[in-house]
Amino acid sequence: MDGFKRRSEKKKLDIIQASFLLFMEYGIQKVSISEIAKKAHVSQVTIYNYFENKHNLIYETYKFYIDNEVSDFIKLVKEDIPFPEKIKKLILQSRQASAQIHEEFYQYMIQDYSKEHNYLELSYTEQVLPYFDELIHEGKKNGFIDKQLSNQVIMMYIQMFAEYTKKEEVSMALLPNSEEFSKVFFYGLFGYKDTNKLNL
Amino acid sequence: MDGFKRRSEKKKLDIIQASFLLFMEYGIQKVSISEIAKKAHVSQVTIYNYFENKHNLIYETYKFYIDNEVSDFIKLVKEDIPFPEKIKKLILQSRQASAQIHEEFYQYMIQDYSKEHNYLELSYTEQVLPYFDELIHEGKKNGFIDKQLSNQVIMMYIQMFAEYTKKEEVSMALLPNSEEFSKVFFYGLFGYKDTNKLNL
Amino acid sequence: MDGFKRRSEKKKLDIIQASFLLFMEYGIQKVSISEIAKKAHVSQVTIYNYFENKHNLIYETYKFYIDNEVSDFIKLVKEDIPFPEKIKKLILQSRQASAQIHEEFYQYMIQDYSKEHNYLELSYTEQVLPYFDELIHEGKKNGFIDKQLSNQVIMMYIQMFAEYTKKEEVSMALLPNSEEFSKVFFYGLFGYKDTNKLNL
Amino acid sequence: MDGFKRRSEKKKLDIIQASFLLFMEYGIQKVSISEIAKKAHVSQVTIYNYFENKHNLIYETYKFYIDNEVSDFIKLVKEDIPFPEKIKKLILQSRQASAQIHEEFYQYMIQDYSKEHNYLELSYTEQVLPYFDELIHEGKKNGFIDKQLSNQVIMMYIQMFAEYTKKEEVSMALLPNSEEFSKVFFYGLFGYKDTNKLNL
DNA sequence: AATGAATGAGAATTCATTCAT
DNA sequence: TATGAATGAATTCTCATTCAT
Repeated sequence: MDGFKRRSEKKKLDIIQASFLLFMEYGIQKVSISEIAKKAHVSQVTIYNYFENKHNLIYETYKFYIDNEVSDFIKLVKEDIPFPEKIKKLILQSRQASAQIHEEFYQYMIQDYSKEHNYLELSYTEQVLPYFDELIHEGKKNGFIDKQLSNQVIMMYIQMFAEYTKKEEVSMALLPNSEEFSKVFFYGLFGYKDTNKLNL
Repeated sequence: MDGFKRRSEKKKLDIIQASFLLFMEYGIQKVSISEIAKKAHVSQVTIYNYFENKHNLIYETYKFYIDNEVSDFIKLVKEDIPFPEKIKKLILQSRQASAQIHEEFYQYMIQDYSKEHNYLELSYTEQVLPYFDELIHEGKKNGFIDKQLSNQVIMMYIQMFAEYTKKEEVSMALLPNSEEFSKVFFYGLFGYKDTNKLNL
Repeated sequence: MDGFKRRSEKKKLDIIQASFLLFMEYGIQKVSISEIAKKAHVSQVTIYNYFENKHNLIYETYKFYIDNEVSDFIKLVKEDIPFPEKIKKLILQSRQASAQIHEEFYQYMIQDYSKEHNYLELSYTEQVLPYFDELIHEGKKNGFIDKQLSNQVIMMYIQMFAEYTKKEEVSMALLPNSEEFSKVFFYGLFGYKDTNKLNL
Repeated sequence: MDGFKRRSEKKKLDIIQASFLLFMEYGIQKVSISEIAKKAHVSQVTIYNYFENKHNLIYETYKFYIDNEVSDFIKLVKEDIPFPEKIKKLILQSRQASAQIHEEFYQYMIQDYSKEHNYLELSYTEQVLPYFDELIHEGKKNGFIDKQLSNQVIMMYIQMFAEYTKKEEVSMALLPNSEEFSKVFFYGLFGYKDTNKLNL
């Protein structure tokens, strides 16, 4: 990659990051190209040169966001900590500011461009799936997950928790109950009627 | 209420319903006042006469939506069916088209007017809380819910399920797994190691 | 027509006339909506309320122009003056400023929206045709036009002259030669080899 | 001319031709520098290096177009075919696609830069004039043109025909009438009352 | 000489809101 | 009360032109 290209790539990333930050703060639809331009210290036209139109910029920002999420997740799965620790991190760690942005991207993509959105979700799923399988395998092997449950359902269950706890409000309300909440994760509402080997 | 007022109230409701339908189809931010006016067969100014500005209209539409949700929930709690049936309905019945609108209202309110939003959520919670307590009480009494769990956590847990299954995509993916998913609801990932008295 | 409508129609006409004048002075593509708005003393949005988009405005202005041309032509045909006088007027009178606008409308319509353009030309032709026939009939009856010539060709021939002499440059160059030019109109390049009964 | 210059001249011509083709297809005002650059396989800046600004490019393209027209005309005059044949060719042969581009250049130049435009017209006229005189002389000598007509008027008359028949629409409508139309060219509307020695 | 990157100025268009009746 | 008409402000996007290498 020559000097031109490298600089160019860097600028593209600058723009994406600026737009991501603004999207997080004000929501996607509220942010104008001119604001992004100002924040990224480029002219509006430069943005158009790189992304052609606003939709493309949003799309690429969404991709950027998802790529980050994915690599975070993979890193977590590979970490050398006990299974319940991993789950706790996955469920409780309201990852930085990412709070509500997920839903908004989701909404935006669904409404305007459902095809691309699906494509993205798909590729994301495919990337993530193997690691999810690995995680579930680990859980089953170590006796934390019922072996009779299908991976499909387990995955949805985990994702549900992860998504839910990312909401700002929720994470607030959870603060004093996080232990209990993790326990519910494993034992459901019915609870564990036996000796608690989990030590959550 | 005299004839004037009644007619007036009817018109207000017409407008709210029109805006709600449009919000559901196109998302809140995409819908303009003029579109709402057209759909409700009134002039734009009439909308301003009733609601003063767009924000108020959205706010009232949100209230309208929440009131419906609440009364649905209360009706469900009062129904004379076994506890697990209630839960199933709550969790699996992807209530009509209401699908993603919830999240969008949520996003919108958080971003623009967090104070009012909180007020609304609060009053909503207060209205719903007693019935939730009743529901939880029923569950605990009949042995479906671990008595040691706090109502707070139980409520969040149930809401999490309810919200999650409302997403269009999710309900698609769930179709063949709904039984298993309900089971997870009660037993969590650890699963039930004993005889299954639930008969889900 | 009530007061509202009348005022509204008047405003629409104001806008069309403003845009027509500007088109004539600067050419169609050079004129922006905001300039038209300024000249018509309305806001840009008012123009959009009436015409929806720039193309529609241009289209209606074109229609307005053509309607004027047509009624001018019809008036001329109905005038009570000798045939050669009518021709002279038709050919030589470089009608006010209308100079080059015709061609520009023509170009614009061809390039962007050939369908509508054709429709307009057609309706125009249909309106004008009967009067053209009348004019030609008059010419043939009085011995100014060769009876063997087809109306089609005669019409094109006359139009060709009319169009050509409308060009600013041409009318300049013609000034000292207009008599001769009218003569050519009747006798072509070959000239009249007999006594000149026309008295042009 | 050394290699450098030759290559450079070639590139300049490439650009002019690209712009000419685009102008013909989309109209002058609709074509952007970047499109021309793409079509000519050069960078935008290269165009600026050669032509300084868009106006100059258009101007040179116009010159290029006119030069072609002129040399076509001169070739025609020099051809060894009977006079009426020459006229037919001049009048009826809707030269390739050049159709409406003439008018557009004309409009453009008039509106924006009437001075240069005049200069161009002038030089063009000067170049063409001698050959026009030759053509007219030939016509008069062979009895096809009335000797009393001024060259000025004859020239305008011929140009009028040539221009008119170049329009796409016109040439369509003319198809079945071309013979008759040529006849009108020579005899005007009054027609030839004697034996027809022209054999058109 | 040639070009990828960048931009200021301005274009069409949309929208929430107000005016006047 | 109800509404047709009108608008200021903002938004997306385009384009001729210049910068920097």
